[in-house]
Amino acid sequence: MPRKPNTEARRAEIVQALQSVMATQGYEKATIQAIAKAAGLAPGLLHYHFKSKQEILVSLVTTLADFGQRRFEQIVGSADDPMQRLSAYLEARLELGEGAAPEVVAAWVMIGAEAVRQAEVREVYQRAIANELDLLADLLAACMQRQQRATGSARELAAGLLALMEGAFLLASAAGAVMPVGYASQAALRYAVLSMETAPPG
Amino acid sequence: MPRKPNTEARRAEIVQALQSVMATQGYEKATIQAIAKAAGLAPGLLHYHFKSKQEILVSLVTTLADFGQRRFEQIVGSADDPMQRLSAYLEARLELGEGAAPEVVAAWVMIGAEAVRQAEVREVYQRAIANELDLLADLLAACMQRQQRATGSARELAAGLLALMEGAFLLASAAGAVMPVGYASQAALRYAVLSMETAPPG
Amino acid sequence: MPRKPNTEARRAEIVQALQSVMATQGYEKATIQAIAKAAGLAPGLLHYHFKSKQEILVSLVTTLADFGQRRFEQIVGSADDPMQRLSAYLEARLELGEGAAPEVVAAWVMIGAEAVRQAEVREVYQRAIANELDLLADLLAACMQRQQRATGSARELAAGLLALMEGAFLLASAAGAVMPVGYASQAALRYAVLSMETAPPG
Amino acid sequence: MPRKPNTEARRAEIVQALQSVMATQGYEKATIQAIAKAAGLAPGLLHYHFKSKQEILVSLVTTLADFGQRRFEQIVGSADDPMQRLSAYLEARLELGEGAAPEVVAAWVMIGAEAVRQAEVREVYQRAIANELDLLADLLAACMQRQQRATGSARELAAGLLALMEGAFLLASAAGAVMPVGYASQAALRYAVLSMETAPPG
DNA sequence: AATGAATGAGTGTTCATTCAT
DNA sequence: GATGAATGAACACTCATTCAT
Repeated sequence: MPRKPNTEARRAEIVQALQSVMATQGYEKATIQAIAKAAGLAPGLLHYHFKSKQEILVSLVTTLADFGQRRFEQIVGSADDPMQRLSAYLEARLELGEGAAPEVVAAWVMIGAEAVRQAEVREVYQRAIANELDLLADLLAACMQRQQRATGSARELAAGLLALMEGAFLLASAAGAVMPVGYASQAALRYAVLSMETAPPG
Repeated sequence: MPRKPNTEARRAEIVQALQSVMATQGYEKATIQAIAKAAGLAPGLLHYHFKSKQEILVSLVTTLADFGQRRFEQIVGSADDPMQRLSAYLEARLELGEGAAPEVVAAWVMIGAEAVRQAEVREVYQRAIANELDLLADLLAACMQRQQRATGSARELAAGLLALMEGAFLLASAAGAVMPVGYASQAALRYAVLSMETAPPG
Repeated sequence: MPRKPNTEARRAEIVQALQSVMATQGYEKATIQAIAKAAGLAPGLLHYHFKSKQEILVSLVTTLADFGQRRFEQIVGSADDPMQRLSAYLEARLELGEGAAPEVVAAWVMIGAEAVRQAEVREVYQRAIANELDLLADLLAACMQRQQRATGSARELAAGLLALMEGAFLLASAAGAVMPVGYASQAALRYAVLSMETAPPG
Repeated sequence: MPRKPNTEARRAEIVQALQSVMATQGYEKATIQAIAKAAGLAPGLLHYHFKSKQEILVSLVTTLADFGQRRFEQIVGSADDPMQRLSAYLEARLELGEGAAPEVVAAWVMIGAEAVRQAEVREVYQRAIANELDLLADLLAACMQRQQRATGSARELAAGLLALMEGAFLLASAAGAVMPVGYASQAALRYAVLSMETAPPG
């Protein structure tokens, strides 16, 4: 009587454990032993389900990216007015960075640092960033169109918005104590609204 | 006849070498051997001049922070008009993130990630961030005062500006290939100018 | 209704798979997983049919030795004249070493190396070698008797012949590229014929 | 005051220790720990002097090959008559296989097995074999020339002689107990002498 | 000040073996 | 009989740190 495969569930547990450990220890110090312990599994099992530690990391990046995508759709899909959609998204996203899900945020920051030095990680990270950029640009373009403005600068505005968000995540994780409380979502919204207002009519 | 004490020079060389290696390898992979090689020194010498590897890192953080401070003063000190000062600073700072000094930028990003997990690094990193925040707030306040506006929101505006800058550094290092060219300095200036314009008269 | 006991068939499949993997990977790198994959079986099944990995190896050694024995009888049994029998055997055996069955030959070479360090393997390996030595000695003795020579040196001549053959197998597997083509069977036959001619009349 | 390099001496010690351990344990079971223990060194030191375990092995192969070369020249260089040279060489070489230097012989056999599966080892092993083949062919050709025979078959004869020798090494290591005593050098000499006698006049 | 060999704990990874199903 | 997940001890290799010179 064969044992039924549970690989997918185990993989998810392991990826989750990596996120958890990475948030406080970084990738290098997130040892296989530490991940296994966090997941309540035997160390050897991690290499049964993943070929390498890097594969766990890549899996985490795509998981978080997918999670972001779904979250985007959830938040934004519930509203009609483009401006409401933008505002809802920025608030939801940046409240995360300021306390609601610090583990996810810190893990994401660590992933950014790993992307600098691991080509394979960089690849999936860049895909996620490019995707987020597209989503933001669409969101902004919709607002601008409603305001009867040219949408040509939407992508560049979106880039600034994304930088502001990612920077807020980094600072929340690494220097949260010295930053003003709740500045980020307001700054993002302000940047978006005012920037769009300066776009020429289209 | 005493030997010439060249400790300070050696320390600077070593710190510089750490920055160089860290930019591409990260902190953990910046091994003592690799740093020594980059500095053209014998490995054993590093522990003669520094108690530990972490001490080199802390030294690098303060060096970069001081460098940023001096650069701030240089750039900004040469102008009279507050708005010109602000504009000059943002451009100088963000052009760095987009190609001019990628090594410094990448090393700084890595330091941010290390600050998340090493308390001692976090301490000096936060000090540097707090300092930059103060400088930016002062710069903005001066502009706002000239515009006869209330300066009460200067610090919060500065926080958003700092987040945008740090985010731009991170994205330049980790996902430069997928970001629009030259978006950052424009976004920062736009954010600063427009934000200040919405501040109430004071 | 009892299940069909297919243990013997399964064991043979597994032993065959070990031979196949061992030929290119050696014994240590012939992992249970790799053997299972080569056999198209689940890894756990191997330890159902064999107590340990070494038991599979021992089984392979005896299988190959038996195979050699049967092959000997087949080849040699079909001829009448002792000299023809000898010649047929050497050709058949050494053509193997030079391309016809490189997998079997390489596996046999690996087994020789394992025999050096595993007592249990050495035991069965030595039995196989001793047996081959006996067979060869008989073959030579028959030739010598026909030539009316003393057969006292048959065993020693056989030992040289066996060494030549085993050496040819080793060199075919490890350095086939640098050896002359088809030298082995000729060398063996030459050695045998000429050696016997120098034996004193008996 | 700098410490003076002792790398070459240490490397030789380590290579020697690998030979020693490999003779009884094989390459895979010759763990870094075991080699270090045999050399009386700390395990970490082995990777200070060698990049990898395989590099130690490659170093051993070339060391043994060089040793064989020098030994060849020593043995053979001391005699004038080609036949005496050949005879001296075969005796010296094969006595080794039968007791005088079992460690070297067993290590060499293990190396042959590793050459089957490691391309880099195979390369240096083949070079050593090719070299030995050349030397033997030269030795045989000199004898044949003295006997006023055609030397065209010298290389093929040498190949058989080499196979006989390598086979004798293998059997001495893996099945010494069942082989006749002292058969090898006689068989080799007999093979060489008789084979040459059948070569056509040249 | 400077060198580079030496140490040993720790890393990711492999793997024979076991076992619940 | 058969499956494939699970275990844990081993492995090669890395590395900050120490130290004799």
